[in-house]
Amino acid sequence: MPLKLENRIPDIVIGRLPLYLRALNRLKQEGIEVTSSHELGQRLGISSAQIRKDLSHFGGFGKQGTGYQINFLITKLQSVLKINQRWQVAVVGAGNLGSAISHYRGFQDRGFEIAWLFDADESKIGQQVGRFTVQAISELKKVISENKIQIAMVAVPAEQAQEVADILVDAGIRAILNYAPINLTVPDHVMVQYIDPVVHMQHMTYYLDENA
Amino acid sequence: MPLKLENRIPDIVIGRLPLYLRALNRLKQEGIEVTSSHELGQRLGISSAQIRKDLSHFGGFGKQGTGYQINFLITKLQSVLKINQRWQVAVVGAGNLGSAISHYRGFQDRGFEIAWLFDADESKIGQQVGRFTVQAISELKKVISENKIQIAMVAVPAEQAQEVADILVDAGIRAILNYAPINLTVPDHVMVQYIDPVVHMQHMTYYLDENA
DNA sequence: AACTGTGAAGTTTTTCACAGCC
DNA sequence: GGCTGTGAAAAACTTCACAGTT
Repeated sequence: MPLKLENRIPDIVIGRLPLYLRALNRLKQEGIEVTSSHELGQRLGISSAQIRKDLSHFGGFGKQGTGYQINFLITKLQSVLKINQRWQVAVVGAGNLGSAISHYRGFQDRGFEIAWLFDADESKIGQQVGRFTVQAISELKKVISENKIQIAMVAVPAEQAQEVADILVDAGIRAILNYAPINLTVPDHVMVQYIDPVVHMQHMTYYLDENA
Repeated sequence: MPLKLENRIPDIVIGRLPLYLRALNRLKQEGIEVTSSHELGQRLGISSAQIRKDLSHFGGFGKQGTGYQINFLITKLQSVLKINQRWQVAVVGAGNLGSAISHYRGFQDRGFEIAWLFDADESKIGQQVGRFTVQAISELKKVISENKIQIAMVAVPAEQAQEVADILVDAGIRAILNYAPINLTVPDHVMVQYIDPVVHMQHMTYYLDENA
């Protein structure tokens, strides 16, 4: 997924930046204006050295003796992650999950706007789901290319997910957040990230005691 | 989260097992009975060497010259991950997200049963959400300890998430899947895994072109 | 006095490559 | 011939520790 062509900064570092950003926004909400790698690390369960090293990839955001100006660091990280703009996102799948995604308020202020909701199911097309009118998947390619959409979420059953991904790729999508519990096959120029709660649950059960 | 006291097998390995399992079940569904580290790796975008090394931690599951018997490997991995039993799970938060979780069918056949749905909101208590009657959070401790529940999902707004986590910890929960976009502070003996779609999205935008 | 940024050291993770078995 | 399991090598990642700045 790193799309690595002369990839200077490790992908694992990039993956942590959104976590830093989330914690920083939290600190800001609490009225705190300056923080340190140590404080941030405590909150995140990450060593302070790692935070300093990660941030150092992008230039000196901190001040020796003082720490990091929270507002400044937030702005810088947003810029690095290119979320100093609002990305429009298409959602495919208007079932329970797609509906929950459409209703979720948490995308707005973190760089994303859910802008379209598609479904393959005839009976759902034209229906209102939250603030969206469900559109036919046959419209997808046109909508996505006309609006230069680069990001989509897949919220259809596993059986249809690959087919939907193929359509998205064909339409020119560059990044997919896949909620279906299945690995997608896509060309190299397309990124996929996965959300599968069961994977996290199964990871944790390894460490639990089987109950009597 | 590894809970590391004489932790022989790396947590990163454990984290991949659910992915292997998911892919194996897929292969099985396709009617395939035997696979190889190479085939599995192709599907997952992981090297065959890594898969062999990961699996070797648990004993010789494969046959030289042949590969891995899918049914056998599935059984073994289920056993390693302790999902050869059904874990009962409590969900806290009966909003859009909690409702979507409650309706999701995908937990059943992968080791988990959503068994209770709680909410703090007076007006929601007693309401029917899917097959659940929403219960008051004041009942939580009793229900969880009486039923020896070890796993919970947090699906409340960020502002309430830490408070809910504290209640869960107090009730004896050992593993939390947190959907709220906030880092939880819990004692060492409690694991937390996070689901925050925005984190994945922000990870991907780093690699996208800002659009004109 | 407090904290950053960073080379160097240390640790973990991945890949290589091949002996051994089917 | 095909494939696993595994030491050894390589690469990646994290932590240490401290010089340098405020």
